Amino acid sequence: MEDQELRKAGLKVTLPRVKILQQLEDAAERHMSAEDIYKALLDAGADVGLATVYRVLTQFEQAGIVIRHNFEGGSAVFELANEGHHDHMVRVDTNEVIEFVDPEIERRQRAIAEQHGFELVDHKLVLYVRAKKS
Amino acid sequence: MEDQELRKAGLKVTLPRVKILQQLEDAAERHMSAEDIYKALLDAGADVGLATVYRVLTQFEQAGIVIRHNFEGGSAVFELANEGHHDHMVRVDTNEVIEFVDPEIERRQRAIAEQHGFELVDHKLVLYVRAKKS
DNA sequence: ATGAATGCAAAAACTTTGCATGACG
DNA sequence: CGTCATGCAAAGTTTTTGCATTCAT
Repeated sequence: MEDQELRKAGLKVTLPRVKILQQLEDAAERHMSAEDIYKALLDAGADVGLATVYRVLTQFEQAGIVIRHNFEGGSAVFELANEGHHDHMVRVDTNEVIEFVDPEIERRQRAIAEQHGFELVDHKLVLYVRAKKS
Repeated sequence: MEDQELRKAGLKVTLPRVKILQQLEDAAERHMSAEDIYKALLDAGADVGLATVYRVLTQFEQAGIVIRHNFEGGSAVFELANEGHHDHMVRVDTNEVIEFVDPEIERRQRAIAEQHGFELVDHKLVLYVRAKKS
């Protein structure tokens, strides 16, 4: 199953790669740092090096399998690219990532690009939020 | 002149702080990394430590004098906040950066954060565009 | 078999921090 | 003068790389 995705990307089907892919698919949290994935795999009894996790994630990114986000707060996080487009809300107090889509914003973005005589190719929107003060 | 801005922020008017502020004001490129600023000051004959540049930039950020961006590519970059909030449009064909503000998007962002029970602390929006195909 | 992938440790890149010295108000 | 700020060096973080070994095809 995941094997196809790897082969299609010209990557050998190795245990670390399959495990990392599965981890990203199965994890409760869609957005994981390299360290998160590494620890999860260790907990699951897999013998994978952190360096390999970084290497594999970089390869996955280049192959379009994952998307890397440079949110605030130290480390980059990765998510599978297989879902449709969405934007992100990041809780600055917990680093929790929440996904959302707002048609109105999407529409305005296209309109703005249009107004400037451009075609919208892509965009990145991140809202940094925190629990409301009571 | 810059002294006022520093005093207003409750920061002592020291040589390093003034020089860093001037550097950000005078530089051709509005977006500079700590290292960029450090090297520029060295070239200008100023005797400032890199650690001080980092410390001062962090203080400036907290005081709202500069904005820190965690773009791709290693180091964070800083820009003066004196121009008021704006988002960025980047031409993927020329790398030209265009600034814009859309009140409707700003409003939707606050509404979305609100709907999720959060307070909007900050946001980053980048539109990647290119000239329309003829 | 052979070339790619891995794990480990070391290094690199970026940023923060401890501490003695020096500068600001 | 009493702090607060600075510079340097050392330590922290996150990510990358060198190299011998192991694995996939």
